[in-house]
Amino acid sequence: MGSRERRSDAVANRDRIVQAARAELSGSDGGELKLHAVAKAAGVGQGTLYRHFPTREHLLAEVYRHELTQLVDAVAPLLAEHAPLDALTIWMQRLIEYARVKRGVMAAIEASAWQDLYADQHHRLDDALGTVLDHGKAAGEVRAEVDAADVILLLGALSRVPEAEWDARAHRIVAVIVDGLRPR
Amino acid sequence: MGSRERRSDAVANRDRIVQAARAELSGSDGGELKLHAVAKAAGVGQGTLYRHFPTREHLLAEVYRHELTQLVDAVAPLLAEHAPLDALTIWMQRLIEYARVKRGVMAAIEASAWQDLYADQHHRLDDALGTVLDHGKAAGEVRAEVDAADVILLLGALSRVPEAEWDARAHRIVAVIVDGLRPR
DNA sequence: ACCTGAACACCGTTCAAGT
DNA sequence: ACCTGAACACCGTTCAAGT
Repeated sequence: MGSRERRSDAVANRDRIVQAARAELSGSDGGELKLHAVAKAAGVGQGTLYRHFPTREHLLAEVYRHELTQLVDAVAPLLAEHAPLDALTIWMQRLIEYARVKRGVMAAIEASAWQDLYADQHHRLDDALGTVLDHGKAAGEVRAEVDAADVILLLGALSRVPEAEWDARAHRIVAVIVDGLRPR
Repeated sequence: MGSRERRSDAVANRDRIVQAARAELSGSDGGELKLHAVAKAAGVGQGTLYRHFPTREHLLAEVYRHELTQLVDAVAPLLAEHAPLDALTIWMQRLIEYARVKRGVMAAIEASAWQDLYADQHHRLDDALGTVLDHGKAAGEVRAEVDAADVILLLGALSRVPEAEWDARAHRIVAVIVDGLRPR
């Protein structure tokens, strides 16, 4: 609740951990995230890392919070200007662009789907996707049974697309998902 | 090549390792597979396990080889009696049945897709799925661009469906995939 | 209230010694 | 030719001691 007074060193440490993790993920190796290494790079003890981020997923989610927020916030404007399924298509293409550069964003999406991350903004991605789907259902463009979790699970396929095949495969996969959402 | 003379103790050990792994996977815990535990249960040294199965995936693939073979062999008869997309639907429903009981089969499928397992029967799953898709393309029921790897990646969503939601979610996901494969 | 870092636990992998 | 199992490496997690 009123987590008012956080000591400034704690805030600073948290920040440096996130920065270090971001740097580690952008590393040439291809997105490995070793927690020991992150703590060392951030200049904090492992206990401190663990205090701020109880699991690797919490850390990942924080690292990509900005990106996720942008994605989530993009939903409303898209829905205002496009038919639901078009909005979804455009949104997913934006997602692919993000994920091409920052592959970890997919891991963050998968993590955010199944855990109570984002204590402040509960399940915002879920809500955003749910909204698109609801609009689609109302317009008869989306089958009634599916929910946001279904879509997120299917999008998980993207996180297993090898880097080298990304351009060829990612768009095909999204196209299959979007078209599959239509009612028969 | 001519891997003719394999010592009988080696064969027996390999067999006991697979049996132990199978038992471990059927355990109540929910499909954990600790290699140390498998070696111990099989009564062999860890080195022996590693000699027979260089990676966890190789072991998984062997454990579910039977199931995978059955799935693969089911493709031809289905194609003979059904329209391609119907055949695919039925086949995937069979897959869901398998996976409900033996959840690890999905892991084996994912593993077999991206590695050179099954030294004897290279990529049989890939071929089988490819055949269905080719029939579908010829009949104009499947979009031309997709390949078996796309479908396998999408099916990967199933391995992340929580046990409790399996019945509700698995069929929806398969339906979305199959319908998404149709040309627009 | 928060931090540190040694220590623990776990698990995949290797390898010298055995048969 | 194959096996054993101690040993190593790696990494997530904990906790007593410190500020």
